[in-house]
Amino acid sequence: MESLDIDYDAPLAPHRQIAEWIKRAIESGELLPDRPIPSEKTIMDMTGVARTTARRAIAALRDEGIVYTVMGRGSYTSRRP
Amino acid sequence: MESLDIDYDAPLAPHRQIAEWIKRAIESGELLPDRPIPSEKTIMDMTGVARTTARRAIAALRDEGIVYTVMGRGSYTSRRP
DNA sequence: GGCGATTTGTGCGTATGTATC
DNA sequence: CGATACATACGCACAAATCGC
Repeated sequence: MESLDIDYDAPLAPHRQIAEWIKRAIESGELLPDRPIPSEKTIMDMTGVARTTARRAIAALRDEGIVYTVMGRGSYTSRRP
Repeated sequence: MESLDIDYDAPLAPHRQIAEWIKRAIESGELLPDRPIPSEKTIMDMTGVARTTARRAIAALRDEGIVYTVMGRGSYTSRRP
C-alpha cells in the first residue's frame, strides 16, 4: 500500500478520505479477505493524522461491514459474502 | 429528566450507561418523538462526564436509529416507525 | 445582515484498562 | 514479562451550523 496525502481542504473529512483509501485497497485486491488492514499506528505514520482520526476511519469501515476488529489483535477485511 | 450517577466501576461503560438512561426516558414517554434529547453540554453537566463520552452516548443511539442529529441544533428522538 | 450564544463537527494530545502475542 | 493493539476515558481548541435578538 502506498502512502496517502490527506487534503485538509477537501469537502471529504480526513477520516473519510482514509476509509475510502482503504476501501480502494480492498477492492483492488491489494488487501485480501480475512487479512489485516493497516493498524491505527500504521495509519498514523502513513498519513500523519492523529490516532482519533485513524480510529474513526476504521470504525466507519466496521460500521459498513467492510472490516471487523479483534481486540488486542487488529482489524481485518471481512470475508466475501 | 433526573440526573444520572455514573458508576465508573460498573461493567457497562459510562457512555453506555448514558445511552441506556436516555433510552429509558424515551420508552417511558418522558422524551417524546421528534423532540430534542439533552445536548452534549447538558449531558456533561448532568453526569459530569467529558464531552467525548457524551458524544459517544449520542452516537450509539444514532447508530441504533433511536435518535437523529442536526448540526448546530441538537439531537432528536426518531419518529415512531 | 450582523452579533452572540448554543450546539454539533473535527482535530489533537494524554492516560488507563484490557487482551493478545 | 514486555511489546503491541484495541477500548474507554479525560482534556483542549477551533470550525461550522443554527437561532434569537
